[in-house]
Amino acid sequence: MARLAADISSGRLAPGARLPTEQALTEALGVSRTVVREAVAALRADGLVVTRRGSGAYVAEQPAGPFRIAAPRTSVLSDILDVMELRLAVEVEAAALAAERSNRAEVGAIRNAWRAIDGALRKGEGAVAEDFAFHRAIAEATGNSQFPRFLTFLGSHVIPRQSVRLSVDTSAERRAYLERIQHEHERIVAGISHRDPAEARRAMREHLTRSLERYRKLAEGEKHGRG
Amino acid sequence: MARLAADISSGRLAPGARLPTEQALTEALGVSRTVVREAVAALRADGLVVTRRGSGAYVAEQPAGPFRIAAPRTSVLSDILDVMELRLAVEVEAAALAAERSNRAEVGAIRNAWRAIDGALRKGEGAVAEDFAFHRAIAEATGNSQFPRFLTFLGSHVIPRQSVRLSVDTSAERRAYLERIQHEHERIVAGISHRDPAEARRAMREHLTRSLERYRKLAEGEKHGRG
DNA sequence: CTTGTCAGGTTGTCCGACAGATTTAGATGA
DNA sequence: TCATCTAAATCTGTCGGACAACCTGACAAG
Repeated sequence: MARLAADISSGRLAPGARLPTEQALTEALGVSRTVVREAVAALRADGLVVTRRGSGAYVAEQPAGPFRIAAPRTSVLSDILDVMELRLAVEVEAAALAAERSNRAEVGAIRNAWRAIDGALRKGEGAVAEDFAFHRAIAEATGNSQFPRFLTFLGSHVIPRQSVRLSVDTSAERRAYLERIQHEHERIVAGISHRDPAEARRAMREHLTRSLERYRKLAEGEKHGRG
Repeated sequence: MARLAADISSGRLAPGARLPTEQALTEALGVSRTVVREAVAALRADGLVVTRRGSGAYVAEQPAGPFRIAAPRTSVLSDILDVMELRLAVEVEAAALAAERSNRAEVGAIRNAWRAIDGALRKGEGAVAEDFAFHRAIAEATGNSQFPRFLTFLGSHVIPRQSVRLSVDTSAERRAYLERIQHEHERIVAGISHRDPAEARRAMREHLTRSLERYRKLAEGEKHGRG
């Protein structure tokens, strides 16, 4: 399967070209047809090949595999930072687009998400899920479905590690930190509801930049402290 | 396969939970084991489940599927615009990061890519590949590998349709358009090599915004003209 | 309580077979 | 000579059975 994928993405197998038949692959690779079928099934799932019953398997016209992010095992802190930078790029623009295009209902959804964070903080909870829902509401308000989709994708790779950061703080520090975050959120909401893209952009950028810097310091400490 | 994927992403099957055995699924769904195996293989390829030989199949701890973009059949013009907006968000930030962090070699690579476009234009070619290589060189110069990876992914979904835009112009218009593009590129290069993130950001934003606006007008014309 | 053994269950792979669909070559006719 | 139909040959999709490798839990022995 890896071999076929390499042949395709490298261009050795041109788009539209016909793959060897399953029987030919069986003989060439010395494995059973079951294994060959499973391999081309994986390629088809990634959109790299299309199969036509009775005819054969062909390289897709636009061989565009999905976008993946390295598995957790290779996700050292520096990789997380890279993903967070990508997230910053997307969210900063999303805030500006939301300020330009959001309708009343979408602004209301953002406000509700903000209040949900407030409620969680009052109960002394971490509000990780609420925080993500807030950012997601902004992405929804862009009117561009790719933004919330991509943000959800990135979130599933970054969110699980946010708890690490929180655990190092004491309870008092943690509370102060969360309240400052909420204040940053407030400024973003103001920028969007005032239809001020530049302000929304600035506020979101500062918010995420601070988050990124905190994480970067943590990464430095980790590097010097343990490894 | 769709049913299992829905059960997982909706949370009905909690992370770490064990899937029904292949035999159980064959009986429940009324299909052979071959089909069941192909379905769970697709899920495993997407990272939603992990299988352990002799034990069973389990929902992944962090069920994070890959990021896909709708297949070409649903890619009407408005979808392309959505993807282009996402690309704008990423590239604008990439230009700024490149201005901050790029080393001499990376700036040289960007310059070479720019000259390659120039050469293609002089030969009267379209320079689509060279244009993409230029943007990719900037993404590389961020030092964040996620940027070029994501840009390549987006490019494979957007690039194939750029030729549509060019084909509507006459030869003279086309030449003037390409030279204006190249002038915009020049400004981006200047911003990056002068280590001016704000200017690089502005230049890239204007460059891509214009491209987006052109495409948007085309979409409007398409909508009113044909359908 | 720990360790070794064993039986049952589960996934990974192999094999053979057939149905559905496509392609190709040959036959047929004008 | 060319077009058209037909039948055979391929090829993928699915089915069923089988065995190996492996894991799990129970049970007996120490």
